[in-house]
Amino acid sequence: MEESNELHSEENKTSQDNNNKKRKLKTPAQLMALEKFYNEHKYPTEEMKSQVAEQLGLSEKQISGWFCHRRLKDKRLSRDETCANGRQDRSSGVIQDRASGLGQDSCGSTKHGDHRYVDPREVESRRLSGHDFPAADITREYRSHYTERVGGMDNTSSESSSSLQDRFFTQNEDPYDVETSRYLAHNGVFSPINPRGTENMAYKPSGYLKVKGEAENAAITAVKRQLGRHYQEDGPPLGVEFDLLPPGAFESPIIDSVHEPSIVGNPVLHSPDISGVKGQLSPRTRYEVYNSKFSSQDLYIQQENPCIMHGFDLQEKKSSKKLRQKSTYLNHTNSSPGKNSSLDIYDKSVGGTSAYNTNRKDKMRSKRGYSGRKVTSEQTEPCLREYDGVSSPKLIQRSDYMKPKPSSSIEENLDGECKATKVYSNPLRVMMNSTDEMVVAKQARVNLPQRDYSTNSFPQLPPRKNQIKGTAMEMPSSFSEDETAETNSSVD
DNA sequence: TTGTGTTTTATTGCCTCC
DNA sequence: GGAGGCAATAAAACACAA
Repeated sequence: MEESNELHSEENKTSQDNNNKKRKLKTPAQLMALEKFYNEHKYPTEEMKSQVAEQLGLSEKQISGWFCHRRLKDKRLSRDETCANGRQDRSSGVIQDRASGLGQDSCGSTKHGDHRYVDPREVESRRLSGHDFPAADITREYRSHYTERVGGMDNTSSESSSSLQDRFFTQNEDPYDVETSRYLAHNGVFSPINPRGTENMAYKPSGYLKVKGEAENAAITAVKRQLGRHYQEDGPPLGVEFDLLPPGAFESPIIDSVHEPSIVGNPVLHSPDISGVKGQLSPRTRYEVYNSKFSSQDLYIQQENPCIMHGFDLQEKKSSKKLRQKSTYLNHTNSSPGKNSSLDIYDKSVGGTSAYNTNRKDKMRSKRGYSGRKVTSEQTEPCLREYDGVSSPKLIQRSDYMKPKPSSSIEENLDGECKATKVYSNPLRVMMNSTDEMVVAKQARVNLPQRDYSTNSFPQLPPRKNQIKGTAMEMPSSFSEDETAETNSSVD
């Protein structure tokens, strides 16, 4: 370890020297890890930074710089996005709240006024005091709880994730949220809290939502969210009082998804919440692009499910101008909808943004994001190793992922060694979970086409030796346990 | 192959907080 | 005053079209 540190420092030295003249791109592995970590901790502590630096073989300075720039990037994207959404919302006659109920500042984004900074305690108090809270916000709340827990520190700034991703995950595919909602569903308490739960289960856009375009769905959804309690008067509150899930509803998703697509339908196509995210750029970064590359080679690309013509994919088709140029990208995404996880989700987000393609970034995303940059063998370095052989645990992971289960058994299944890790004392452990998440996601996409549970998965995360032996199961497992206590107490 | 546009990385200066 | 963060800037890396 020390040796490697020395090596790292040596490398850093040289790299620093080199950086004087040439900047050095982060390897995909590093980027993945950084992004993953960034999702958990926007403002890592010094300790965490050094740990990450050590693990990734970068200098703390680089880490700090990267985080700094990453935040800037987030901010910039968020600003652009907010502006875009504001325009869009106004154009559709919808107030631009974006369901957060907070931070209605338009393009301005201040550190503390930012909508991202939702004090979990406030959320909790509001919920407990009976204030209505949009489902998405409730989801966020749980996510926040979890994130804090993960960090093992009360860090509101690490409330996690880029605003974009955060929102995206909140309304879309955050695996944590999924897990949360799943857990909740499992306990029959807040089962449909998660919009995805509704998507997965029974929610289908009713009436006009079915007919309207997704862009309008977004607007409608926004209105619904703003109506809040008022909207509930005439019907079941959005995402709150749906029928409880039957026990074990998620336990046999493979069969369900494959054989009962008509029941499940295609939630994406008429998912108000998904639609609500339209226009929300997910901060696609290079690692995601790399992911797409990696994923494109994945075995599961063969197992595409024609049922999954995601709404955003469809929109991609509709939003056409890019199609002509980037037919490769579209082929890539559309032809293999079930192929991967993270990218696919990001594809959705990107596709969603394509609804108003005026955004330059959208152009770029379709322009280059999917082709990605060159991935040299050197760059991919630690990324892909070890995962070729991980095929059998997929189903295990997946099914285990679906239900709150003791993490120990899961980990045992995955690693063949029992690691009863419950807390992410090591932030990188969190990062490393992504590897298996991807596997889970792949399987999920194949077997459970209606939803992808592993949005935030960063496949092929480099399994550094001293890093995380953890698995994707650790996160949801510990999460479930934590949430078990917390949810029970809060509900009680 | 080259030019262009975009993204990413590194550096620097300023600001805020402790 | 130091540390940390933000913002601006320059430059490298990259993709893509001509």
